[in-house]
Amino acid sequence: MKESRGSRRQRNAPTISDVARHAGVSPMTVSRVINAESNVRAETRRRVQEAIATLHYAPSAAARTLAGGEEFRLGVLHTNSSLFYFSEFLVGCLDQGSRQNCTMVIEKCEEGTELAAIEHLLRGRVDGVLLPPPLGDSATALEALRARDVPVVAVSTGRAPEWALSVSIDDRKAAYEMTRHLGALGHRRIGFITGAANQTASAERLAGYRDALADMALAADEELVAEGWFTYRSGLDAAEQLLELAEAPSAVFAANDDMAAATVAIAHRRGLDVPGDLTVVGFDDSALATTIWPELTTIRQPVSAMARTAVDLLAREIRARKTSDAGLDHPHLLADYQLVRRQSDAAPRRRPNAAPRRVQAGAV
Amino acid sequence: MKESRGSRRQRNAPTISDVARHAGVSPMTVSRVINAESNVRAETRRRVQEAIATLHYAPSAAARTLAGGEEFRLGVLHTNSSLFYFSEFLVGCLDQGSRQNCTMVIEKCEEGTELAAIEHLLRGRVDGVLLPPPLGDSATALEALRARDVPVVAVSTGRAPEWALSVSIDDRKAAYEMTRHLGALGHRRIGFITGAANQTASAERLAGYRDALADMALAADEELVAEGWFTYRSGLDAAEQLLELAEAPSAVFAANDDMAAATVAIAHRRGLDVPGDLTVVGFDDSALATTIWPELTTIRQPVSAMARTAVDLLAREIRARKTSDAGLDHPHLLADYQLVRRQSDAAPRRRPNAAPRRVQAGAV
DNA sequence: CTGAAAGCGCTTACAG
DNA sequence: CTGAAAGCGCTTACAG
Repeated sequence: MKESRGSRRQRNAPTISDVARHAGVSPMTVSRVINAESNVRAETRRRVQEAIATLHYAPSAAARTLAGGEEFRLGVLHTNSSLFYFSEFLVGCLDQGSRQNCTMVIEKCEEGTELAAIEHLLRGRVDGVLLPPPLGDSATALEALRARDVPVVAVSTGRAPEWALSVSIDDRKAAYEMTRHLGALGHRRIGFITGAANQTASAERLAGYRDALADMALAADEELVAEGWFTYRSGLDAAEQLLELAEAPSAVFAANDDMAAATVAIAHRRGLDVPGDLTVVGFDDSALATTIWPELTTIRQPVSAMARTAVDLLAREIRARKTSDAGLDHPHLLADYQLVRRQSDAAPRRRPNAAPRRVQAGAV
Repeated sequence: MKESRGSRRQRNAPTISDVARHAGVSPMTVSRVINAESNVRAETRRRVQEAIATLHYAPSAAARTLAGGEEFRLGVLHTNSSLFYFSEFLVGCLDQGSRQNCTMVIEKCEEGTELAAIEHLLRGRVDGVLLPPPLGDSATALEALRARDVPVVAVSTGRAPEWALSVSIDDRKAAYEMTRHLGALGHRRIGFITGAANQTASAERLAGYRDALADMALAADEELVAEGWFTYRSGLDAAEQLLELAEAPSAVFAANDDMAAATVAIAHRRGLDVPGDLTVVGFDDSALATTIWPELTTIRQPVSAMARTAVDLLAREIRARKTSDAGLDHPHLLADYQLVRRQSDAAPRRRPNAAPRRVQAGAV
């Protein structure tokens, strides 16, 4: 029943050698793949990653520390970000952190207490700091961190400071695509609900919407743009405002899913069918997008993958600084987004003129 | 600036060999002293301890785990649980896991693929398995795990199998309290939307609702109970059904927040104000509860704390089995829940008779 | 781009 | 009661 006699093997976990054997390479190569070192052939890397996946391999933190001795502490500063976003973000951080032997130190701050929170984090000796929204746009936080010369990654900001690291999607391009999608469906009056003014991603998304309108030669009335600040509450008011317009839009593009969900609620309150009478699309693909009905067509932002990348980037930067190498090659990373089509969009009921495009079977 | 040539030594900390040399014994003897083993002569022990003190020696945790080897792998099997629940659950698992040197292996299954998923997990050599809802109630999964003699913790089930470990809240008592709360507000006709029939927590919550109705001597018409299965979609239908009743309820208690949110949506669609015209309360306190408007009064289930406890429990069990100690003392833990009052409940518009109770300032 | 060797600091399993 | 040997799972430093 027990182990064979001599074996010291206590745990059942697969080791780096198991993976190596499985992939037909040396342990050293596996080590390189785990640590995301660049000098491994793509094909080899793929084989190793496959072996890792099928074996459910996870490196032993103990062995890594003992052997390499590299062990970072990364701070995550956050403040009332959407719970949807933040939990996905955290899962990514924790996951990558355990892979790279980074301990994550979570610190929450309120509006105005950023400085104290940063102070606390630094006293706890973190080697770098992650800034999920909206902190990546906070001048206060950014300044303070820069003054202390601490490596920083801003995640999901529209425009990251030059000196910091960042991981984002191309918000402008994504919003552009979504708006074009709406146009292709046959919509001529497309409303937009903006995000919070203090986040650079908001401006990017708005710009993308405007670019598309211009390219499609559609009306860009100012009244078609309603101000929101990313919360469900603000979406309620903004949607109300848009639907009360003399010439109401046939489609509303909200800068995030919370506000899109609010728009659906307002439409329902007014007896409008979505998407029959009104098309509503969001942005982020948060859990909310697939919880409500109809499920939201939206832009998928791969939050946890971005978080993983952010941790990786930060660890590299810290390492680079230690060896006083030059800085990183690509400090500003762009992650892939995706337009995911679900049940909340359709061609407008009465298409003005325009040739009929792909008309979708009405949902609900 | 760099290390001296040959040395791999990164830290400056004294090692067990330094102590041994200093005390004039072998490292093995030092190890014995550190671990308080009995078979060391008093005089030898004294010398070692002195060396430890003067060198400020502290054993390396990493080396000990590596050599001694307590490091578990815990599997998390999940299947379309609410994203809200699952991400909070995962955060708790990961956090506690890193504290206790447990690696979490996540495996997703679909309806019908439980067995294959378990097979895969075991091939991945996990030492124990966590079962978040609805898997803690899956006979298939439970049987398979039991047959393989793998330690299991079921989380958030209404009734865990005797042989397994479990962490839950008292669903029945919580539902009872919520229903009493509604009664205290002055509601006389209280509707209930059930959870999925295949989850034991659903029956518990329903039972709690009925207990309270009985204790308050309120009508327990069968028509007041509508069937849901925890999804927003099902909540939409159930709420519709309840509000179409000839004698509609003045309050609806949904067995989770998703369905409560759906009920709010239906109420709005019918021009009803919440909580002015209809009180709606939920269960779980998921992120959704504070996203929509009005924010939901609900039962807070401390999911991530429960996950932490579950990991801890499982680790103890695995350890106990290894040393073939007796099983754990308290294999079935009850976590504390909390009724959190927000904006979705109020006294009914026209209280039938009943003395007026604490009337709340109407929200929105 | 890939691998063989040595070693991180400790403990288990044996042998005296 | 004490010690010499081997090995935990990984990484660094070299070598090709």
